[in-house]
Amino acid sequence: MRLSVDLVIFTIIKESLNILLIKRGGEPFKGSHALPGGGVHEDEGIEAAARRELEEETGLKNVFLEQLFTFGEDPKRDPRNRVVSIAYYSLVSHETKPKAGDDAADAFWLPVSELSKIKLAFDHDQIIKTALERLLGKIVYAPIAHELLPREFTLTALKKTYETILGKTLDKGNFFNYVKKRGLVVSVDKKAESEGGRPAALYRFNKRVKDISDFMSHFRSAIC
Amino acid sequence: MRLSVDLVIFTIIKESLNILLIKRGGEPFKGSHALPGGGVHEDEGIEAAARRELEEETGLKNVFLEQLFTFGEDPKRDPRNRVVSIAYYSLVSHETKPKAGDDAADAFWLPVSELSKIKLAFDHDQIIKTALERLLGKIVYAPIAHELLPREFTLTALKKTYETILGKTLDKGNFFNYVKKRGLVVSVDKKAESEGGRPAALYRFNKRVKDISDFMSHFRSAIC
DNA sequence: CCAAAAGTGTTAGGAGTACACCCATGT
DNA sequence: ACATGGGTGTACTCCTAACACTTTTGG
Repeated sequence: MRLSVDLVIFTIIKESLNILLIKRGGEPFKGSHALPGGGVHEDEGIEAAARRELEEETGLKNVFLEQLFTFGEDPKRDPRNRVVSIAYYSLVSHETKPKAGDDAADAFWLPVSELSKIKLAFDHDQIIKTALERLLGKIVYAPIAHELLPREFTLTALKKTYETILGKTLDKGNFFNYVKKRGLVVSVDKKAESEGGRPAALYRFNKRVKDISDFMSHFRSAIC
Repeated sequence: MRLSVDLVIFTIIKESLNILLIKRGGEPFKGSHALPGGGVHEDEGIEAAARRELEEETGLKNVFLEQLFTFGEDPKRDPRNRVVSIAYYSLVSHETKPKAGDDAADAFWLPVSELSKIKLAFDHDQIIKTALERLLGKIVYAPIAHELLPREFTLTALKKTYETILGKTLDKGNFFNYVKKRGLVVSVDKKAESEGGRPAALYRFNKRVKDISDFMSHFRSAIC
């Protein structure tokens, strides 16, 4: 019985949602596309293993990483022997270039819209599907979209991030009002460079919100 | 490295939320209270292992069971050797008596309000805390409360279930309207026995809702 | 008839939605 | 001056929340 971690690393590139994939350098599935990941070392925590793999692949520390699901239903999902895989998903800002890890021949970003064109190793298509569902479900009530952006961003960039993930357009006025009234962002009194119009104000995420889960009260009003 | 499953089994007894605990029959933590669970067999899926343990403990099949979280951060959480535990939670109707499993000396229901009075083996207090958070978070947008009730129930019983889990009282009229308008229940044209007043109509859960996740659209309106 | 619990109706306030309008900058 | 994207304000609708009121049973 082996225990491994697999990573679904999301980022936004040119207004589209991307996932980090590798080309497998070893058997099985050599040459196939797959999620980055690897075995959990003895005397290593499972999240620690995920963070280690994440850093190997992207060089990033201290980014958003959350346990997704543990896959181990079919004892034969890995042809070699029984492998139970703990999947994590991560949200990163698109600044760092991916590096190929130990057993990966290559690492690259792929838009989720193009996932259907390729075949993935193991049950990694299922893992990605689960990650997308989680991301889509979580973004509507938890303030995590900013994790995909640089530390300072424009409200339009934040709006486009939501639109990309939700797959629908949002109203500008309502979105701006929402995000300000909830205090999710704080202005940094700087302007972005103009892109053909009035330059946008830059904002930073309001860290207070992360700790206090005051969105929960709003969230609960759904039924109660 | 060993892989095990732990179960947090909830039920409602006399308007209070209960968890199934066992008294450990073997070392380590012999005699301590703990969650039911056990090792995953070779050539067995992890959810299959959880369902096997659940049936050993309660005799129940085909009940609500959902993967909760995988705990394996601290390599020394089990003093014997490295154990990674996949926690599941289950919602059952209080009809079956718990049976003691293989390595359990005793099995019994304990109200969550009394959990603070006892000390649990391993990191099972952490697992229960996670399960309570999930249950509380999920009940407000997913139709799962009925899993804790018999197949036919009164609207007041359903309301009390929500109140028990949420820890606050709900408005009768608004709750009844909500649950009917959403089509979460269907009347079965029977009456419950009177308890000092007008007898209540019996309802059954509307299975259609379970499959179609139309509550999702309502859910998303939170931000979009 | 009265108490107790079931069940319905009414109304005020607030959140979500659509959309019109003004602002600042580059060309 | 005008095109382009940034940003604000307003009116309408629908849901939620609070609560009063009616109905059906047992004693």
